[in-house]
Amino acid sequence: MRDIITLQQKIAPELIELLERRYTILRHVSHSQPVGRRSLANSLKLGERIVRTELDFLKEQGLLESNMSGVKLTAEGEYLIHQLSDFVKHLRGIHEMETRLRERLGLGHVVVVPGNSDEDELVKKEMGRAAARYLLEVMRGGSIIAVTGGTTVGEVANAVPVSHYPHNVLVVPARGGLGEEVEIQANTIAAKIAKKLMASYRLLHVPDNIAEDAVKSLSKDPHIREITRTIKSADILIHGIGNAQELSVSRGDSPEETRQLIRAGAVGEAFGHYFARDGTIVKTIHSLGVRLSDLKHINHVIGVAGGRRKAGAILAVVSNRHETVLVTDEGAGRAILEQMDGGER
Amino acid sequence: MRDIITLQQKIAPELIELLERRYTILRHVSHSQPVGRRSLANSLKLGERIVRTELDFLKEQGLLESNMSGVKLTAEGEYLIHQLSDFVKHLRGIHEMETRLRERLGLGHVVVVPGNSDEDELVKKEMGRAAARYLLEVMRGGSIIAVTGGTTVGEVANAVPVSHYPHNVLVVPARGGLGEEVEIQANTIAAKIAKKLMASYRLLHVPDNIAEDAVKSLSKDPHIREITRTIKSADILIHGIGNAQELSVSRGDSPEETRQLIRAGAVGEAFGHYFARDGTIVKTIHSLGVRLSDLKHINHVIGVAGGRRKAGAILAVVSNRHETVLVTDEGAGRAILEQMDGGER
DNA sequence: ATCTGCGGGACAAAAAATGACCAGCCACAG
DNA sequence: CTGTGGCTGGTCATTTTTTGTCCCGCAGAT
Repeated sequence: MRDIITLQQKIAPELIELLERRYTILRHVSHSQPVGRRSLANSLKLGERIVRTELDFLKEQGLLESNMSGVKLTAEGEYLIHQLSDFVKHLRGIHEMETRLRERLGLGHVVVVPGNSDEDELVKKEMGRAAARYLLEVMRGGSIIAVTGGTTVGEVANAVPVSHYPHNVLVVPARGGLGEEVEIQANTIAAKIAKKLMASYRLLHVPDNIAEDAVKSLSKDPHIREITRTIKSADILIHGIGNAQELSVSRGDSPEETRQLIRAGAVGEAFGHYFARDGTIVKTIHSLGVRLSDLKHINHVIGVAGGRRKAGAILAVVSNRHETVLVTDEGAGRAILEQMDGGER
Repeated sequence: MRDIITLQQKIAPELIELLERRYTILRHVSHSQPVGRRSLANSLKLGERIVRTELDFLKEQGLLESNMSGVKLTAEGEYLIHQLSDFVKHLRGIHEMETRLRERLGLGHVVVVPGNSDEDELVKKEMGRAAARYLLEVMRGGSIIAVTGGTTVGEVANAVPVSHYPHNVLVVPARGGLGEEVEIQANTIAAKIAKKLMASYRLLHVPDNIAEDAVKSLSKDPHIREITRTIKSADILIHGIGNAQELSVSRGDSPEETRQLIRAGAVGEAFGHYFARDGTIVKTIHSLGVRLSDLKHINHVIGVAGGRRKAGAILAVVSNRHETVLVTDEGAGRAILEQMDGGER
C-alpha cells in the first residue's frame, strides 16, 4: 500500500494532485449540497471555469448530479467519498501521523483529518464528523456526556446524526457560559446534541468567568448543586482547546492580566484551565463544572481542536496526560510533531 | 488493492493511461538502453516530441539519465520498473487472469506478461525474462535442462542473466535442428544458456525433419545414442509452441501434406508433436530427442508462447495435460479464455 | 414583481502540447 | 583520418487544451 503510493507519486505526481483536487471538490459538495459551481469556486479558491470542468467530469462519472438548485452527490458519490477519504489519508501519510502522535503523546486514540482548519473552514466540520463518529461508538446506555463550548465542539454537535429512536443518555454542559454568541455556548451545544440523539439534557445557567465568592454562594442553590454533581459524574467529556492568550481575552481579562498569564507560561486552555508547554497547570478558573481532578473518573476525555495556529495549545493541554482521545487536523498534527522534534534537540 | 484501483479508475481515469504510457517507455528503455528518443518514438509509435516530454519528465524524476549515446535507466528507475510491472499487472487484472488460466487449464503455474507479442516485439522479450526467472528458480544442482528452438525460446536464452560462478547443470537441445536461422536453433539456444550460466552443454547434430529409417540408422551411432539418453533424462524442459500450419510449412512439408494435417485437426505444435484442439495427438515427427511419453518423467515442463495469433495453438498443446508451467502474454491469455468460454456453450 | 443563485452556452485570451527543424557532439566504421 | 549516423538540446510556428469572463433564461425565495 505504502509502496504503491510512493510509486505513483514518483511516476505520475500530477495525477495525485488531480485526485486530491477532485476529492476536495467532492468533500465540499458533500458538506454543502446542493451547491452551485460559483459558490464552490469561491470557497475552493479556484477559478469558476476549472471547477466547472471538474464538475462536468464528476457528473460524467456518475458521482454528482445536478438539478436546478445546484449539484449534489449521487449514491455512488456518497459511497466513493468514504473510500477516497481513506485513500487521501494514505496519500498524505496521515495514518502514520496518527500512530506517531498516539505513541509520542501517550494517548489512547488519535484521529487526524486531512487539511488545515486555519485555511479551510470545512476541515473543522470534518473534525466534528470524526469526533461525532467516535462519540457514537463509545457512547453506551446511561452515559453522561459533558461538552464544552467553542466553534469546534459546535461542529461536533452539527455532525451528530439525527436519530429516529431515543438514546438513553444525558448531555450536559461541562462548564458555564462564556462570551456572547449563543451558538457556541456549552449549553446550546449540549442541547443540540441531546435533541439530535433524542436524549435528555440539563443546563448550567452560570457564567464561566465568575468571582470565587460568587461560586460559593451559587453552589448553595440546590438546583445548581445537583446539576454540578451530575456533570462531575460524566463518563464522556468532549472539549475544545484554545490558545491561552485568545481565551484570556475572550474571558474579558484586562490586557495586564493576559500579559501576566502568558508570562507565567500559559499556552493552551481547556475547560477553564490554563496549561504550560509541559502540561503543568498555570491557572485554574474556579467556576462550576468539570475540573482537572474529575478527569480521572471520566472514561473518555476527547479533545477536539485543529489548525496550525493551535498546535502549541494542543500540545500543552495533552501533555497533562489526562486526555484519552485527540481529534485534530493535518495542519496541527504536523506542527505538533515538528514542535516535539524541535523541543527534544 | 483491487478497490483502490477501481477507485482511481473512477476518480482519475487519465491516471492509468499516463501511467501505462510511462511504464511502456521505461520498459522500452530498459530493453534497449542506451537508446535515443527518435528510435524510441519510432518503436512506440508516438510523436517524437511527446516522447521527449516524457523523457524529460522521467529524467526530472531521477528515473532516467542521458549521456551522449542515449538515455538509460538509473538504479532507481531499474528498481521502480519492477514494482511498476507488478502494478500494471494489477491494473489490467492480469493476476486474476493468471489464476483463472491456471485453474481452467489445470496447470501448476501460469505467468502472463502484459501486452501482445503480435503487436509489440518487446513483449516476447518480457516473456523470455519471465521464463528465465522461473528457470533460475526451479533449477537445481545436477539439473538437465532441455530446450527447443524458436524465437520465443531464443528470448529466454537472451534473458538468462550471465553468471559469474559456474552452475552445475547441463543444457541440451530437446530436439534436432529445424530451418535455416542459426540463432533460433535448439543447439544454439542450449549453448547460449549454458555459456551464460557457466554450465556445460551437449549438441544434437540431427535434423528434426528426418525420414524414419534414417532415425533408426542414426540411433546406432554411440555418440547420438548417449546424447539422446541424456535428453530423455532431463528434469526441466523449456519449449515453444507453434501454429500447426506455420510449423508444417517451415518443416518443408508440401502444401498437400500441410492441408491434410490441418484437415486432421492439427492446431498446435510442440517438440515435434501436432495437437488437436482437445489436446489429442494428430501426428508425431519421429525424430530423435524428447517425445511426449518422456514428459511424465520431467518435473518442469515449461511452455513459452504468446500473441493472440497463437492462442489456439497454445490451448491445443496445454490441453494434453502434460504441461506444468505456461508462460504467455496478455493477448494470448485473453484469447484463450475467450475460446474456452466460447467452446463451452 | 424583484432579486438571487442556479446551470449552461459562448468566446476570446492564455497556456500547454505537439510537430518539425537545425546545430553541435560523439562514436564508430571504412 | 574522415564521413556517417545517431544522439542531445535548442528553437519556433502551429494546433489543441485550458482557463477566465460574461451573458442568458430560469426557478425559487423574498
